[in-house]
Amino acid sequence: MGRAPCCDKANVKKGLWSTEEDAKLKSYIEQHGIGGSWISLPKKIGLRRCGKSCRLRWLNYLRPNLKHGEYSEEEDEIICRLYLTIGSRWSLISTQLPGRTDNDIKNYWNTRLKKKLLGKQQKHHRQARRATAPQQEVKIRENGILVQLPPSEAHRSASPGMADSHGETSGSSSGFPSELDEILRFDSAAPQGLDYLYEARGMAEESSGTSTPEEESTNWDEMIPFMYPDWVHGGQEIFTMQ
DNA sequence: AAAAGATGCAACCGCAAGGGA
DNA sequence: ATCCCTTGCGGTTGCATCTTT
Repeated sequence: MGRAPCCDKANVKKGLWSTEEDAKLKSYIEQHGIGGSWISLPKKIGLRRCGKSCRLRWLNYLRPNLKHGEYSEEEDEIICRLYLTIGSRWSLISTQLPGRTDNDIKNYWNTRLKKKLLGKQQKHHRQARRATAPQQEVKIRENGILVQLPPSEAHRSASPGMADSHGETSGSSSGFPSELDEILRFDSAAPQGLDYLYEARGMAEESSGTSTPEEESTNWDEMIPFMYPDWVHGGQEIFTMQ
């Protein structure tokens, strides 16, 4: 049998939304709220759209107070830090970026931020090679996660506290959802700023011997111990998800 | 100017979780 | 406990636009 479709595929329009459809959906929700269910909503307002599609359109585009412009450095940093901590849990990450949607952040990460990071890292990498970075002792655990021991103190002593690479201070974790509060608590000990991420990646490549800048298949999960050595103690992560 | 390739974003798809019957 | 329905999520795709040749 299989799963029943959520809507009548044959009579449902797909693709980009017209301004008329947007207007219908927006005005209805502004007047009545979502009301019953998303699935019944398109019928109520005479839209030939799937309920899921309406929901997505509202959440990602029509909802008030959404930002559509460029991302700030601070937003970049938040995304990077959370991605390296909790992975691709975009909805959770989006709770820390008011006005940004999970879809928006996901797209931004996949299409731009990743490249931006790698680009800066490559620049740093070239500088690092000239400066001969100190050797890091690296062990590999059975599960394949790279663990750096002992944690280097150099970065923290050079950039204590929450000051980021622009000399600003990142916001406190107060008011965050409890799960993120737990995560961001480690920020007080973690090296700050995107510069550290670029530097850490460079160091990791140095120690692993993979130095071809063109190799872009980055396993970000494996990078976490390099990015934030303090999150690993004696071969055990002090923070784990799930 | 036109074709080809690259990029960015909106939207779709399928699955899992949550909740009510 | 189980089923069914709805919602929410993350991965992926499609397509419009931009850039390069």
